[in-house]
Amino acid sequence: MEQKEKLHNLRHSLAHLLAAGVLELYPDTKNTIGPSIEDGFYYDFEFTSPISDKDLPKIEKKMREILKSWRAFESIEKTAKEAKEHFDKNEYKKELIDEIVGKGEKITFYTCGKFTDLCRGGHLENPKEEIADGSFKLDRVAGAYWRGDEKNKMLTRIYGLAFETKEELEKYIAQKEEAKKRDHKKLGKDLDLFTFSELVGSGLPLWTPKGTLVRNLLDDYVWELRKKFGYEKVEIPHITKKDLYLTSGHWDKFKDDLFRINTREGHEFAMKPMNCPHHTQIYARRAWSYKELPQRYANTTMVYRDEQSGELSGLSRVRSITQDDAHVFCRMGQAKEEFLKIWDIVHSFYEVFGFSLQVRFSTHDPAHMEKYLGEEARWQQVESILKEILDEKKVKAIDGLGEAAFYGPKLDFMAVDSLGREWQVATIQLDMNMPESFDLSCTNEKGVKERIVMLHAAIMGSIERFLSILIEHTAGNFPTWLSPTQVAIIPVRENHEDEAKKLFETFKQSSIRAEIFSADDSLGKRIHNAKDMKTPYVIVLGDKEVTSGNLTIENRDGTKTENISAEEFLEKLKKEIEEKK
RNA sequence: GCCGUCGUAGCUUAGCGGUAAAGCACGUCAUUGGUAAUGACGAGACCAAGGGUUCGAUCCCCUUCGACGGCUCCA
Repeated sequence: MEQKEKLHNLRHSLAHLLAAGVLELYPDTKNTIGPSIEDGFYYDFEFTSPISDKDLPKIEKKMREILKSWRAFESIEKTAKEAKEHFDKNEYKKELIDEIVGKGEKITFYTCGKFTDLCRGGHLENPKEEIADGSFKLDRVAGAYWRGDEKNKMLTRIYGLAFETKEELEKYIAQKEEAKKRDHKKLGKDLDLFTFSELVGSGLPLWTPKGTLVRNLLDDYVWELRKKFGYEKVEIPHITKKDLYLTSGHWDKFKDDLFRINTREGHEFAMKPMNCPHHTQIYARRAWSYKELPQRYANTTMVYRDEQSGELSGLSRVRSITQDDAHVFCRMGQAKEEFLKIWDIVHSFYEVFGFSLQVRFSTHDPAHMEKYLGEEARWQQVESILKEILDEKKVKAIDGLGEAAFYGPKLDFMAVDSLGREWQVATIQLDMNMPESFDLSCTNEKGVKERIVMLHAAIMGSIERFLSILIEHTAGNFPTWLSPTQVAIIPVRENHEDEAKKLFETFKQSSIRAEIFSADDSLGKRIHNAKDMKTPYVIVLGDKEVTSGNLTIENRDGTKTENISAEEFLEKLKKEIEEKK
């Protein structure tokens, strides 16, 4: 049996065991569904009285007890009538049975020990023997809607972790703890990058001097890459009359997410949830000759979305989002070339941080054209351009059927971080619809008005989200060029402070961000603090250094550089920053 | 939004019916100084906010706000 299948069967069997345990302890409970998942399994129940995490050990104990009598799963086929009789009081199971009948599939029951469940199969042959001691653990209780739909009843979901061996489970738990240590919400506070205020509101991060510095450095880097390709900066107001979004189609699609503003004169305005409609109006300010295209507008700016409060989380999901947005207005024939330029920018940018990228090709779903603007033929036309690009780059993209934006298909880029997790980051979108809505055009060689297309291109996507990913990817150890403090200078005693100040000035003149840790704390503690802030280089300045004129430097990786002259170190540092290491 | 857990000084936490405690951080002073020193003194919290129960509430109940984990894995 394949390893993967075995693990799935193990987890699925445990889901059954969980249901068996729960039903024995709480006989009035209605069990619903219980699949295996990425790190274990879950089962959704409707309890008659609420349970909490505190009840898990009891359930887990019961599971182990029951397991002793679980030697084999037996399957038996039932008619719909028989099946419904068995689950007479369980409307969830009955709904499932109707569905199975509707699909023309067979109804099967699986029994193990004294527990029988509606199931399509996929279990261990002998649970008692195959489930290793200590290889599973009930993890937590959470709410989940029946079938994931918030219109349905909320059920109680019990999550369990499960692996083939106890060692693997322990390793997984240890990994989760490592991820927790890197949690950007904690590191962001420790490194003094951002904060939240209850008065300002949830999902609205406030940026400290250090955090702002990092944001600006990132944005400058994106700009540096864009500049080469002829982009120009633009700026727009953060609100607009409703009319703009009525024209673009966003009012319909986004109205639940919009922060709306009513003026004293009775007009309705909205905070912008995206920038493209504003940018179209910059393009639309005058008539263009084909000779002047493409027009490339870049604009790093905040957008505002009224996300559901329960969806908010640290910087990953916020209500004020800084997009490093850009829009290219060009002729259809130029789209591919422009697309490739952005492709280059995206790859250069992520390479610097050591992320590897995967691409997802998000297309329209022909079965649901009501979700999109415009004719299907036009969608096929623009999607073929993206396909050509993927072929040319010899990249096999993940299939994103139905994942397109409502105005056009896109390539989404997923960054794989140092813990192997995948995050959606950059996106390039090709849009024939908004130019249509706003009647954007140019005059072509024949003197005829020609419809143009529009490219949407965000490199970081959202600075907030990108930073949350970068913080966890690096565990706060930003590359030197991005570190708020690049060099800590630590004078051993007060009489070394003058030397420290001289050194500080030297750094300052070369635009190196240095910080002096003055002698009010003990030496050891100051070094510790500097390292705690993930400072790339810590220079300890004492008698030894003052006499020799050389420096002793502690590197962030734990190594030490001794007897290096200030000039030499400065050169090394400048080179490192230049190369963005 | 919904379900669950939670909200005590800047941070981490203790206390849990009789108006609050510790460590770190902070301030002053002293003694120190080569990898998280020591001592003394000091300042800092109407225990998230509002309402209720009670002779009395940080502790019990309700509401609001905020944080975290879930809510696309289908019998």
